[in-house]
Amino acid sequence: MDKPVFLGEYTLPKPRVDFDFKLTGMVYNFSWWFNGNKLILVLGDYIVVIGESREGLNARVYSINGRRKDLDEVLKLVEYVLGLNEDLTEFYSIALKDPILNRVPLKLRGLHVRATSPWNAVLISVCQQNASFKQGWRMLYNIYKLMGREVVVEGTRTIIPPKPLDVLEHGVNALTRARVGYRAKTIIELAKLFARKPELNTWEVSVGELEEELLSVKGVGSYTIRLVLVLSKRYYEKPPIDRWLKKLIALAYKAEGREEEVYKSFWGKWSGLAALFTTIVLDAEPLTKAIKRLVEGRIEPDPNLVSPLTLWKHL
DNA sequence: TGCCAGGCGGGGT
DNA sequence: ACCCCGCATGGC
Repeated sequence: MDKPVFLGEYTLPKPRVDFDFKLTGMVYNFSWWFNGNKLILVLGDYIVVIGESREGLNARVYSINGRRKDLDEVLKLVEYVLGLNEDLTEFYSIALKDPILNRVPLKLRGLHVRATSPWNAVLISVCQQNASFKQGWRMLYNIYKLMGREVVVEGTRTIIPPKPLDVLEHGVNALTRARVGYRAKTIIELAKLFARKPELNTWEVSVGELEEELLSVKGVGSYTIRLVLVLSKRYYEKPPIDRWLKKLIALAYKAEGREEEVYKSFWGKWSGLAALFTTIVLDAEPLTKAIKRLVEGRIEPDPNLVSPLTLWKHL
């Protein structure tokens, strides 16, 4: 097991607006990256350990490959990943009028969905295809455990997620062991694409190019692409609407048959983020239960469930 | 036991 | 432009 090299400790700039470190750290996360206090980000060849004190957020930066360079750039990436500059004021003001997300400005204020790399977003999104929330995150858990690299930072065991070449080296058999089922072939093809075009795996890649390249892969469609854009580019104009959300929209907005149109006109440029928050407030429960929750007005997260906000405690 | 999920593609009409 | 089915796997 390699030991990352400590490079330095930095204070992060004050968030512009509402920012809740714990909510931001815990949402859709695993125990090896968030433990309730410390948040670990793996950014290329760097590992950043983020904590909160009275002075604000601090970041301790480690190098995986021993090199020391571009520290300012690493801190810029941290800012982007955490959404420290993301102003959700308008999102909250729409949410207050929304039949599903009206509790968000109060209950989940300051939660920013962490950005992840396009490649990692692809893994997440493909695992969500045609499976329940729990099954999808179990697949992802298996992939990281089987193909990621374990390292120890500050006494905490953490995981460096597999790169495209790691997945190709492990091959389709390891993916089958990760129980991803028929998604294995798609993941292999995506790994080949990202290995061939590493420029796709940056946050500078354009939305249009990412869309076009991903669409060329068999097994990747509109839902997967849109979710990737939300999770990697903070691009919310095109909401990832799956069967689950479609039903909820039809019900909440009386919009059967024109779900996407109605949703977009309500949420505008925040559509994609609203889609993701819907999974958070309803704890990503299977459709029948989610509908019941909505009808009964139970639209706040339940801390007792295995859910987007509590995943890190259970997996 | 079947059936069906935060999809997708192929083949039918 | 639709409609319908199969596809790995796991949960009920």
